[in-house]
Amino acid sequence: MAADSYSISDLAREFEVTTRTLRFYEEKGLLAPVRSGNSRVYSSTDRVRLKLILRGKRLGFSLDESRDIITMYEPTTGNLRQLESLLAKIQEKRTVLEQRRKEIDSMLKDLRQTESMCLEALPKRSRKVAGRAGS
Amino acid sequence: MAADSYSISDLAREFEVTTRTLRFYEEKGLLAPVRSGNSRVYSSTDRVRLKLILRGKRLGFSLDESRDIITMYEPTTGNLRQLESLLAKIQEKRTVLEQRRKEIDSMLKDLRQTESMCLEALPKRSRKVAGRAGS
DNA sequence: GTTTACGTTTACGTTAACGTAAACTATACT
DNA sequence: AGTATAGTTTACGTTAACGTAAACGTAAAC
Repeated sequence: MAADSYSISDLAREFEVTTRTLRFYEEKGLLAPVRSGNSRVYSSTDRVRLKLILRGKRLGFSLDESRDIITMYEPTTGNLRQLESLLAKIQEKRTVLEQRRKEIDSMLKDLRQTESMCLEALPKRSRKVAGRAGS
Repeated sequence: MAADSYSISDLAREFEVTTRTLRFYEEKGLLAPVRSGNSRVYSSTDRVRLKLILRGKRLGFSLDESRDIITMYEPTTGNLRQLESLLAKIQEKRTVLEQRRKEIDSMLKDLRQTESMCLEALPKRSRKVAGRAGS
């Protein structure tokens, strides 16, 4: 097992957020670090949760949505009805994510199109300078 | 050519936003409908722009970012230096988008994993009810 | 001719997601 | 002892992206 214990500024540094942000996430019920005296002590589980929160943010999910998604990943002690409801939620999120993936793809397509228009407009001589960095 | 002309409430209805939103986007320089007397008249170009704005939103881009992206798509009258700067911006956005696509994929992977854990936990009898809607 | 539907501007209100500052505590060097 | 470093709580401030309400114009419908 790894170090498994981080201070608030450890995580803040690593993920480039402020300590205020971490306390805010806790306030919102997204993180729940243990206390050592007065200070917060984050476990590696907390670290993972933070990672998921930030990933969610980048993908345009609200903190509330991220919390929902994260609780999906957690050990479900639930009964059958809860399991089925969880499965339904998963399907729902999956649909959303797959839709967004498509939108990203068409956005990329648009960008590539504009890009090639640009390249056509460029005098041949300049191409090796300005041209494709892609793959 | 299509109808090519929409009222503010036409677009509001079609895209399920309020008229306030459309006026707000205009205020922010994202849309620029023509006026007929006092009223706004949106062209099909405006409609496309709106579509792009909303897509950007779903993908977690701010309105400012969306405006930047949209102007990338537009006919570049620019000179060589402008073209090269545009190409650079495109590359940048492409990188971001490709990164997000990866993140979506790993999110989907996580969801699938949780899903199969759920399915394992379900008594066999229930599976045909709760099971896969996928594909 | 007035009600209904649709449009306008102006302006203050609201929510999410933090930023920022003040005032305080607890170790940890020097 | 003094001061730097890292932590805490409390609370008001800020920005983006609209919501909401007031007060008004205009044109068709009854």
